[in-house]
Amino acid sequence: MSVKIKFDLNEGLYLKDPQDSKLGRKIIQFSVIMISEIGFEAFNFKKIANEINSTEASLYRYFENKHLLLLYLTNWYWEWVSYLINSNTININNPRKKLEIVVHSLVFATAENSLVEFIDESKLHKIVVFEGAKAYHTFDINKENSIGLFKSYKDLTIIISSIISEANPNFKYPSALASNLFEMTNNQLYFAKYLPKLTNVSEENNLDEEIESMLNYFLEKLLF
Amino acid sequence: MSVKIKFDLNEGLYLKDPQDSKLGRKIIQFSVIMISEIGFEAFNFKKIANEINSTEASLYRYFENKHLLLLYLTNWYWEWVSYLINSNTININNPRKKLEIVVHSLVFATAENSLVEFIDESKLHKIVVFEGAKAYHTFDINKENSIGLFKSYKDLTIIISSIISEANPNFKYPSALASNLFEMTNNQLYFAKYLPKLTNVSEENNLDEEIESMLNYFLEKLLF
DNA sequence: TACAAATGATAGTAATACTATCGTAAATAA
DNA sequence: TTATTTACGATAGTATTACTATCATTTGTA
Repeated sequence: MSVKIKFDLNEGLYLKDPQDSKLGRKIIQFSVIMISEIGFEAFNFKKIANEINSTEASLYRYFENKHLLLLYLTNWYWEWVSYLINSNTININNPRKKLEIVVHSLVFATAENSLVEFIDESKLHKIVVFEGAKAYHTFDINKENSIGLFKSYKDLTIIISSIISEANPNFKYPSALASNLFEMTNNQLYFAKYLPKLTNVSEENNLDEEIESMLNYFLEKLLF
Repeated sequence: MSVKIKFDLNEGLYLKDPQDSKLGRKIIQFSVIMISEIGFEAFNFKKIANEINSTEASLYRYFENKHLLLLYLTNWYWEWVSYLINSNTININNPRKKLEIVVHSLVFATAENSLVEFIDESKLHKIVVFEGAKAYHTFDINKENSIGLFKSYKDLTIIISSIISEANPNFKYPSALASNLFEMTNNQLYFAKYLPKLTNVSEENNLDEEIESMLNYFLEKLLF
């Protein structure tokens, strides 16, 4: 038996829901693989169409452009992390412990069993670390925001910030800390890998675990 | 009398030093204006060439491509902030006060007298807030890093992290905090303006000052 | 079996990100 | 001042990108 979960992503992200068809799922699956391998700039609809024996025109029936495809994937990731946090904190009461789970979810972004068979979450995490900022640093930010294309990020921030407030109701900036925790995690993962002088963790010994304890150290100082 | 300062930016950033010629300085000046107005994606060499009555070919004699022009500007900004911090902390001994100056420099990024007449620092700051991440989230990161194109960011991180260590020698991650302080400042400025649900400061009352006190609050908790 | 919807095949277009060549203007050195 | 280098402008050209349009074919569904 397997439980299938489908995230309800904002309809403005796509022209036709890619989760609902074989081709759609293939687009998602291979765009995750391809973007994580060649990077977002080099990636385009022609390349992926060739890869999956489809055509550019068919892909444009699902996504208006490659920016929205990236934003779709990013939204999927935000939903995915929210799901991880929710399902792993459901029976936990201690807010300190909850925060550790938040950090763990942000750093590792994996589950025992993959949620959907067509998305490789660790490759998706790589994309978010590498290209994520591009998804919301866009000239159309106001228009896109007004139709709800960043809702999943806001929801994730709410989840994290309410745990922060639970841990320390007097902390003055829970939302800012929540979004910064997300951004800092990905930034420090990126820096450790590519610009190590900008951080204090090294790739030598288990990088992810080092970043995890660093984030917990920050939270400890900030909240307790 | 005016003191002219020229930043020594890495030679790999340009083909010909734009600070050394009239045309070069015009390229810098108007690219700052234009990118801050229409965004980096819509910006290209043809548009700016028209704007300054030059030609595409001439611009390509200064910069290999528009990515490197953005990286040049970003490096200039890193140097600029380093300069601000250094010149404003030079007679300060109290590390707590020094940190406040760091925060102030990051948030406001302005000086009484503009450093060079051809760069509008506040527009440049806008660019860094909006497009900065794109400058170092690039597929060629390793090659570019190996020839020193991010040196100014590393230098800035060193400056900030040594002040952090001065303030609290026991703090375990001074470099990570330094780079995060830079990133967080710009992110929170961006969020406050475009995705306000991701932060706790609002545009209503003096945004910059609110962010300044937020960052000081974070540092207070982390270091003291 | 029929019909609609989804996909594939193909073609085309405007814009982008350059590169190449050549002539002229401006700076500089003899 | 003149000669010579260097910088710049003018123009042309190319491969790629990011799409859009049209029509044929396949596939799923009633």
